[in-house]
Amino acid sequence: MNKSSLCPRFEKAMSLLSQRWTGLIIHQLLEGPQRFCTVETSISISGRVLSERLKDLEQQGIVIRNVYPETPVRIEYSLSDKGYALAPVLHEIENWAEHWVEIDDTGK
Amino acid sequence: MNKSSLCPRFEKAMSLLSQRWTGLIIHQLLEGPQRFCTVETSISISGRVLSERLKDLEQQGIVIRNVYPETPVRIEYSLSDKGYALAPVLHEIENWAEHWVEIDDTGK
DNA sequence: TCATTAACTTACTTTATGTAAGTAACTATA
DNA sequence: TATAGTTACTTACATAAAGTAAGTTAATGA
Repeated sequence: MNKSSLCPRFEKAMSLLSQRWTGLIIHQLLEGPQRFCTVETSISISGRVLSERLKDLEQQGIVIRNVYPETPVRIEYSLSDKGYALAPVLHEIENWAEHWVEIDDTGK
Repeated sequence: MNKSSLCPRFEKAMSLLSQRWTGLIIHQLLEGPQRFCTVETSISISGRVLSERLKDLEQQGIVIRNVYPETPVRIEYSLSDKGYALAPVLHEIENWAEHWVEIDDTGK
């Protein structure tokens, strides 16, 4: 009654990457470690969801959370090796977008 | 107040690909033209959403809808060039999944 | 006329996301 | 000592997206 041939690893990867914001968060962190508010404003995600996503991604070993007990406390999020390994995926998307995506002025 | 550097084409591509099911639908159609019910059962998506997605993808020139007036009518969905151009993206995801995704027995 | 089949729609429920205000922990300033 | 500022979150509530299941349409064969 369920799907036939789908590789469960691939399926899991897809369900991760097809969550809203996940790809953009990783793309953002590819530029280097960043704090919560930086990511929040650079991709205009809501704090509620960003918090949720970072927790997920940390739990899956894709994102690493570093705490610097300065004043006020500084927390930086960065990518693990597993996270950096997603760079080719993002680059292929960029590549496709360059070649095939048109921008319509009618807003989004 | 909005994001800074995000390329609008990339952003559009991401908002497409980070919709639930979109990636799996395209992955499925990479195997060749298929009818509605085939896609529906092979990725276990609800008909309501599949119908919605196929309409979207058709409108964006990624999917092509072909009608064969047989009995009962046969409708096949296939990928356009723009759609096939997404193959490298899906392959990179498969590649990443093979190397980095572990399957936990605790269900999904 | 009734049943069958595929491709959708529609109505309704559940889940995910957005918005905005609130909290915790710390420090600099009055 | 009290007040306000800073960052990283939470919480409560509203809206949007997705799931479920039943219904519709169109063509044909029994």
